[in-house]
Amino acid sequence: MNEHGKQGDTSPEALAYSAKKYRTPDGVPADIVMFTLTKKERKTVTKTLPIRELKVMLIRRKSWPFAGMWALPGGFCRESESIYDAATRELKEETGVDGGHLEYLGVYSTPGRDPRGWIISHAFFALVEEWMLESRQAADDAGEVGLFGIEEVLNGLELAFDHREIIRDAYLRIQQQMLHSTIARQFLPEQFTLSELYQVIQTVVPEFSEPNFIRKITSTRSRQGILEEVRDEDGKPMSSNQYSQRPAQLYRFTDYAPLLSIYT
Amino acid sequence: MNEHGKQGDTSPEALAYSAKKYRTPDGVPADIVMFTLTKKERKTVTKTLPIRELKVMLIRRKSWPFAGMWALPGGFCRESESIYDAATRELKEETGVDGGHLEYLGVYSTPGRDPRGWIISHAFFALVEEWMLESRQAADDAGEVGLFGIEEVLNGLELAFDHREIIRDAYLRIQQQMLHSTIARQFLPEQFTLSELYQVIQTVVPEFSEPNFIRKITSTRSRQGILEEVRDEDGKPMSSNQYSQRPAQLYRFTDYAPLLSIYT
DNA sequence: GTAATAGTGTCTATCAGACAGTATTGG
DNA sequence: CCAATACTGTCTGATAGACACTATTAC
Repeated sequence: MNEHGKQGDTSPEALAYSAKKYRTPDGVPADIVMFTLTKKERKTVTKTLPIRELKVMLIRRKSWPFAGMWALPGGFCRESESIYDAATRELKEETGVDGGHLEYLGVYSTPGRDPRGWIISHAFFALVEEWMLESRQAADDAGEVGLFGIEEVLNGLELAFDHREIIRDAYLRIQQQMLHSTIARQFLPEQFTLSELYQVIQTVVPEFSEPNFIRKITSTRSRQGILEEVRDEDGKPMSSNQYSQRPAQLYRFTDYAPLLSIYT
Repeated sequence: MNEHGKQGDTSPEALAYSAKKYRTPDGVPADIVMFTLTKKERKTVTKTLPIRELKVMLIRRKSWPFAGMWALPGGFCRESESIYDAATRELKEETGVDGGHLEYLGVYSTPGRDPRGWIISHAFFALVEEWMLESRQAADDAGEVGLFGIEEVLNGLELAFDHREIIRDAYLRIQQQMLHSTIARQFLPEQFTLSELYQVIQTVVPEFSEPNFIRKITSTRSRQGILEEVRDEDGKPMSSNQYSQRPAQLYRFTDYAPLLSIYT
């Protein structure tokens, strides 16, 4: 690839063309809002659901600008990769794991958002499991990587660049996705009880309240498709009493994605 | 602003920093998929709804690369503006009008997508009224600006760059938005009949079929909020017989936006 | 009157939502 | 037996969906 990146096009027009006539951006990073749902056992007499909390992983910046402040993990995109590739690579570098849900959020390009120059940032959000972040935390110096509750990040913590705005947008998006799609599966084992599912939804979307959740999810025909009961090889329903005295039916997500409409 | 765009930061770190250590993109344009809904009167004995069709505005490229081929209107982003600003400016330049719905679609950054070099394109889609495009069509040479039916664009027309992919994504997004939000209002006058609304939805989302549309939209409590009957100053319901023999009740959108969920 | 579009009546099966009641287990 | 969680029964009013029927107007 030549200096102007014209990739071997040797037509007269290509050779005459210069992309350098105009000021060009100084860099195009991908930043990732990594969400995880922590689980903490409660110390009670009887079995009970763990306390879940939505957390965001941040790293402490080592260098100028905003040295010492908390920021989203991210890195610059290279010419040989797409922005999505860069985000995938970054996610792998931070967690040591490929996979998990990675989704594009948007572009942040307000002039002056980065003192290093004209830096156009592309935000993603990822849903990862808690253990995926532990190796990263062990590898780094203590205090360089942190998991913070979403409320703390949005209300208290001082963040580098416009990362508070990015995290706010990511939070709104994950809440919307939690209700519009089946990303709840990213925060659950393959088989789960309806109480667990309900708790996961409520942890991400605190406003979500559905008395009779079990009744609706199992009775309404239009919603029956997204979940199915887990059965053993004899066709007997399988249940778990991991979190309750009485065993609860196990469910799993199907591949069905319902169409939502405000008109029907 | 200095050569490195560091905006007056004179700290030692800022002065030592150089953004030019790495290869940087050659340009960051905003491209806009401009949708419009054309209306064509049908020549029938009695009054009837016009034929509506979803169209996309394209311009013929004048210069290398892809000279002579159809492409999305767009332009390069400047350092002094955000990507959204650039799209707003471009929309204004193309239609002569501010306003209309303009929404971010996504980023297109596959290596090699643009023979001019490392060009990262940001796609938007806009919903404009047909008359907004007429001034642009008149100003240009004939044949330089065209309105094409969405099916023709996606299946037949040869397009510059990866613009077919962008338009396909924009089509999927506008279909989703049509069902999830009230963007149908962008394609309708302030007051409209339910038949018109139904026709607009069906034009954008051909799969949408709802026998009993009128019954549901007016009877279901959960959907009553998004529309309201238009009444005159005496409180009498207003109707229109523009498109039918028997007058039909007029409605308008409210500001209410229902929350959709696959779980409730 | 006829044709064309806009609604309404009516019926049945299903669903929403509330709340009381029963089931299963560990301690 | 008690406490805790997981359901199920039951009731009322609302909704979905189908289809026949009436209403209003131009010609």
